Amino acid sequence: MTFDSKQQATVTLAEVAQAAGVGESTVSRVLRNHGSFSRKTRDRVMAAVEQLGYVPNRIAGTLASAGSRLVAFAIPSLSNIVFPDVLRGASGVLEANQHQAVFAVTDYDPGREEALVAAMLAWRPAAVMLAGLEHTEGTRKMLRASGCRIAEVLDLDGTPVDLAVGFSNSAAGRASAEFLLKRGYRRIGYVGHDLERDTRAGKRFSGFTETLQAAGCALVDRQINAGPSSAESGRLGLEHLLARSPDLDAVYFSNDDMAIGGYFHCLARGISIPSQLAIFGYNGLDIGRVTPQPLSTIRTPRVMSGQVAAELIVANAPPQVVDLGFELVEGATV
Amino acid sequence: MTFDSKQQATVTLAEVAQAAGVGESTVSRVLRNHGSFSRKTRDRVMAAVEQLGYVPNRIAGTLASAGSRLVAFAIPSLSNIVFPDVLRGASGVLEANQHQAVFAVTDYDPGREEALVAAMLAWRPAAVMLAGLEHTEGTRKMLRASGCRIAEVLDLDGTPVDLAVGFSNSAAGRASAEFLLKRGYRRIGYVGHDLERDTRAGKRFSGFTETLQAAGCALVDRQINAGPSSAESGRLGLEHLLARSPDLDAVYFSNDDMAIGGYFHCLARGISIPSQLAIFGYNGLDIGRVTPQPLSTIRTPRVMSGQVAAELIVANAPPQVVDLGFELVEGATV
DNA sequence: ACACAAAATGGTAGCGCTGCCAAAAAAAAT
DNA sequence: ATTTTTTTTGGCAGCGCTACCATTTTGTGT
Repeated sequence: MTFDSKQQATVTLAEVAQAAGVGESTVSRVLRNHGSFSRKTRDRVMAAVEQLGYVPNRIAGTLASAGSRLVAFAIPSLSNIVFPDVLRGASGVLEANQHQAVFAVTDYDPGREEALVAAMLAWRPAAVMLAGLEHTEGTRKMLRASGCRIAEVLDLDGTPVDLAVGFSNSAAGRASAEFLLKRGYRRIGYVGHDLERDTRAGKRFSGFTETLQAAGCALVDRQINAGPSSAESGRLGLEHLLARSPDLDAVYFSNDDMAIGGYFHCLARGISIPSQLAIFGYNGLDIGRVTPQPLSTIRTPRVMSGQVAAELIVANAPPQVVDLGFELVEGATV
Repeated sequence: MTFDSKQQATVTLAEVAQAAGVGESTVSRVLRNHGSFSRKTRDRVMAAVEQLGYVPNRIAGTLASAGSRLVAFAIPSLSNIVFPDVLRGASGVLEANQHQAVFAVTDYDPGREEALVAAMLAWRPAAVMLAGLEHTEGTRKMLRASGCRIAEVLDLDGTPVDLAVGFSNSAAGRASAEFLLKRGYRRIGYVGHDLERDTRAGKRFSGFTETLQAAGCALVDRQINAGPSSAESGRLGLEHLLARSPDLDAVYFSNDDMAIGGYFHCLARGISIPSQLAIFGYNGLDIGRVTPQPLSTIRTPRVMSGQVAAELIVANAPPQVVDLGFELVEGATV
């Protein structure tokens, strides 16, 4: 069952020109405030625009001028607040610069990412923003061939195609391990989600375990759940982990969502934090600051990453890597 | 400081046609799998496409065919997971139907919404999706004049322009009040965020208080914080509310983020839930299911709203209102 | 083999706008 | 008043593609 919306007779620039009694190029110049025209002409054009309810057609404009003001985002997920945060940072800058954001969700699937990047490239965007540095060779090839700017955010451990903005996940993992070791924890476990798909979480995990290993204090046990991260997954994960390894003194979670779940598990079971068990997360979500004991975690500049990447894009800055770093939040769960 | 990315010589359909030794229209037909062509021709065209690395230009295609496959989203916020949820529901359907999502963030500002809708309309989208039914008269006028489909989601209390998908916020407010009354609570308070901007929260509040009033049990006190909703705001809000009105027996929060903050406040202060104080939220976020006591709340079909709206759009269904309802989650905080 | 229907293909006029260039008008200089 | 310079302005050729129509090729039935 389809519906025919009355095809609104679209007003074109030519009609505005005729109504205003000027040439098409004059209308174009006035509307873009580009080139020169008299005040009188401008007023006449604007009056005609107003009167006819003219809405410029950016599709046509983009085709004619060969330079689009679209920025494409291929994001892994919309369930994890991390990516909306990046979009938020970017969208403010883009809107302020008359750019338009388009997006698609890859669901952490590199193959899907490739297909979606191909689809988005068909819109001839000015730039493409991606999460992380891990992409299929096909994706990378398309991106390089596209001639548009590429921004990879939230990871710096690897070789960027063009612009990279964010922080090192493996360094975050190392910092987390060092912090726990410094605080004297020795029987450390890990609760995480699907590391195959979330490669950044995988990098943190590697940095974490390698640091423990180097300190002669290897990871005691780990619980890795299938599926995406969530508080529920974290709660169940910790429950399983502790069932197997009840004598752990600290647990590192793949991120704050998982850690909050673990925190709730401890609350429910009367496990006192941090004396009986320490909990450490990653991301620095707001919720972790409101729990009775603030969550110990690493706060990442997600909004800022999106913002800086967007700024580099609109400024057409040269290829570069921008390390925004991260902040270790001591909190009270360690 | 700007950067000249080497202007990749863009491959056009004409070049593909030449390379494949066929006409342009044949290439176009093959690529869109529309009209008829022989298998042999198809293979030749595909080989040329492959070899040249041709990426169709949808800008040109859209201009020529006068029917875009863009769907524009004007969303109030990316901080509140509610809107990413809607985007998530919609984006799956859109991607499956070769549509492309474009978005902009209104920041709950009707004037900003109007400006952003105008900007997005310039891309001649097939549809525009908006949150709620409250828009400026200018926005409504533009939308009607645009000739494209309009979907308003997450609210049904009002008059839609075209499609409306979601649930009634005032009914949700009423249901919350009835639930608390039925459970015997009589000294009820409210903690909320900026109701001027978030009109849907305002509608819930009205439905809630009117129902209390009608039951001869008016709202005892309310704490309304400036700014957006957050767990932090909920925690502080409850603290202030209880400082003024320590004898409340239940508190209704503007949403789950706020309610979780209130929950944490109680945990930290040793206020036992629900015997000393009952807590009721709104949204049915995942986090509320993982707390030691599951949060009593109303679960809303946010992802589904986006999905259904997108399905109606791609199917070009006639104007209609789809009530997806909501579910009252009894939880354990009431 | 022949007539006729069906399938496959190519040519070309726009889609609505911008960029370039030349022409006209206005302003400044002599 | 006339020339030179500067500011305004309009015309028109595309941007890369699709839609439509005309034409050619292939297939079918007798």
